[in-house]
Amino acid sequence: MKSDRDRSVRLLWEPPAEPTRGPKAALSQSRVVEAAIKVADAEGVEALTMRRVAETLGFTTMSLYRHVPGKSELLDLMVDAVWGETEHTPQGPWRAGLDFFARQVWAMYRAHPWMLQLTASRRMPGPQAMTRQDAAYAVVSELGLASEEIVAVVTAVSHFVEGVGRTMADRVRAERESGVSEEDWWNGREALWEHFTPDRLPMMTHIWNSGGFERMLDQFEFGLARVLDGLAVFIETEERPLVRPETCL
Amino acid sequence: MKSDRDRSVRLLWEPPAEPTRGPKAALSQSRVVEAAIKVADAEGVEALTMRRVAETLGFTTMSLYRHVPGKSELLDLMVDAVWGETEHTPQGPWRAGLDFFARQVWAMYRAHPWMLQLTASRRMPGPQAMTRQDAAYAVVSELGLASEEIVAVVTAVSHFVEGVGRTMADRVRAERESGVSEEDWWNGREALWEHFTPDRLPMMTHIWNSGGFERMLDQFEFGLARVLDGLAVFIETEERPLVRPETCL
DNA sequence: TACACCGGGTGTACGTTGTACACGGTTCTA
DNA sequence: TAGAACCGTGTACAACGTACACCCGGTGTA
Repeated sequence: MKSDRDRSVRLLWEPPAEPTRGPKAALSQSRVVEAAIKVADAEGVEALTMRRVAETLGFTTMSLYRHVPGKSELLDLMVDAVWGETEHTPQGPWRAGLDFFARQVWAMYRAHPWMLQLTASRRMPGPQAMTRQDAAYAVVSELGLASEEIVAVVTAVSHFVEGVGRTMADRVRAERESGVSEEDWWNGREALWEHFTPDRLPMMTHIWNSGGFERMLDQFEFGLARVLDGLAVFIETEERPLVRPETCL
Repeated sequence: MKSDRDRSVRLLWEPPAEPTRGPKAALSQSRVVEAAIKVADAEGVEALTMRRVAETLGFTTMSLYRHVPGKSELLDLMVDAVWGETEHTPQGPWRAGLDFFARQVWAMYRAHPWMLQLTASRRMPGPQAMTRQDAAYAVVSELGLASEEIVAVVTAVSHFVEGVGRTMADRVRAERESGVSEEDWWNGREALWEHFTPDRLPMMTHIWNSGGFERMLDQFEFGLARVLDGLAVFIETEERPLVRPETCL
């Protein structure tokens, strides 16, 4: 599960040269990665076992290790492969560009919710992920911002999308695990609702009674619009205060 | 690892009655939970083993199961215990209140980065978490918003904080695992930097060369200010469009 | 007081995970 | 043609969560 990091760099950034000797490989790195992504999509990252991947490919478990150094590196490869699946280059003025960027990432998270469970460790950044990041920076590069501001603006959008993505991914995952839809599941928790009394949770019960949880707004659309509005305020301001980290953890 | 959900509800919301018979317990549920939190804080959630928790308490592994139904429920208990650690009640007008709320959650994530790896599944909400959520709703309740808007506003802030939190948690975790500081680690990746060429990643290299990555802004402060600005725009607008989910998920 | 029984702590054992290692067969190079 | 490189396989091991059977201390009831 540990991964030698220099090996990981080579793995991601330098496509392996085909060996000249030995028998022709029936398997390949990309087939392993594809199969792993398919398993994760269909059954979740917790079902992503080396044995399971091998099974779907019709090979033994250990055969995978001829094409991938270990599970950790396989995850790196999966992540970067997914980053490369959609168009990288947002166009247009900054707001449209960031909007496009956010929607691309959002669509990616919807297609592969497990991405949000994996990026959780210091994964080696791959070329696809970096190219997308670069394109996002390019979108706000014409505004005359300082370069640390460019980074901050893009990062703010990313953080928001990551946040909504996580909530969404949790729901998807829970629905698959339990086989029950979000609504049905919560409806089945009478034992829980008994404790939602107006004296303990006044606002919660009020919102519930006035139907605020049933007619929920689209959290992605709502939040993204607010974030972009906030960035617009910042960008249009003449005197921009530079917020430097003091106790940045 | 599976958890019976009704049992979980009782576990979290109904403090267990002390048994009248049998020997006095040398261990207790709260001691187990405390010990588990300490382990997770110090060694990360991946080191959080039933065996490890038992070891720090000086008991056998199986003794834990007398006080906690299983690991999954132990995680539920840990999460809610942490939510209860800090003050719940933000005060003041909406902006100050949401600011306070965000900072509280942020501080919590800094103290317990593993929280962001756990909330990832449909965890049973506990009383502490719900109380805090309720207080957050209360803060924006005086603005005359529709109840679904109240939810949306608070959720937008939560999503942002979750996003920054994740990035921060990843760094913390990586630093502990590798024993190397973020900066040193990246500096040691010469094999990686070789691939950051101006033709492949123009913006990235430009920002790098102009020092934009060295003088990074405080992502939490910057992002939070933008999000609150964006919410202010929304709140002060007369005609608020209600964004309903169309293809939610 | 006698005794049954409830419940806390222990020890063993099983299935599942990632993967190290040795092996046998295949294909190209010297 | 000998040998090296490489592919796929089979076995084996340590670490994980936890089911199960066990012992024994304390309390309520007879």
